Amino acid sequence: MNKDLLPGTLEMLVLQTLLRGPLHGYAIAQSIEQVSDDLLQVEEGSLYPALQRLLREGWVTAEWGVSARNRKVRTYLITPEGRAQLEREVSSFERLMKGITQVMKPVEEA
Amino acid sequence: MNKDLLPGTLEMLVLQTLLRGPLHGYAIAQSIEQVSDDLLQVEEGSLYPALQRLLREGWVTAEWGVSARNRKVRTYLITPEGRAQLEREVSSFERLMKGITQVMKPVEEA
DNA sequence: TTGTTCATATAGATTTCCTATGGATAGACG
DNA sequence: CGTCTATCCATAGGAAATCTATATGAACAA
Repeated sequence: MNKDLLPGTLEMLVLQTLLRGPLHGYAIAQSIEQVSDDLLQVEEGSLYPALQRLLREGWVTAEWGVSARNRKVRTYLITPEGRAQLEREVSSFERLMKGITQVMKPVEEA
Repeated sequence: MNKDLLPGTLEMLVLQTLLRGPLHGYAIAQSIEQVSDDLLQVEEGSLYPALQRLLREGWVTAEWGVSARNRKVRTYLITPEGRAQLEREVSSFERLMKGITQVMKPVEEA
């Protein structure tokens, strides 16, 4: 099992995070870590490629700006297509989770 | 999101399945699919490499035998190390799930 | 001026999974 | 008897996602 993330869930987490409002990359990572009480770690080498994928698919848009700390940042915004994709990801994830839960149910001892 | 499995969970599912008793590969796949009500699909191209990994790590042992359908089968048995590994995988998985759940909590509208 | 935090990004390696393929045998069905 | 389907094992090759490591640079604190 992965130490930082459950593989395959990063894009869903990013889209969900952007549902609360536009954020730049670094802030997205921080948000996921904080909201998860540091149960999840988002490595930069995972995040930025994921954002590239989301951009390429049209699920987010981005524009350059300046952060509250006066640094050059690229701010991401979820698109309507991104919202639809998020819904698909969530229902797929829930489906798989349901399956896993059933398999992982405790074994009844004889 | 993956259509068949949540990436990174297959070994945990296999070890858990073997907790109920030794099974051969094909039967492991069938068991996971049936117990999950077909929410999970286990492709042979995923399963057999996973079993090789489990063998290599010493988490299962295997021996050749004959199935109830009179076919030559390789039956897998979870080892004590495998049980310990399963516990680690489960707690890691639960930790990640908890983090995901927190991030995926509905956004409160203003 | 030195170090730390913030911030973006890519290259490369690793891992895992899926698709496709290649066997082989048992048993059903015609 | 021949063919088809289901059972069973396994690997090769490719695709995708993640992590490690690295590079770059600005802002700010000490």
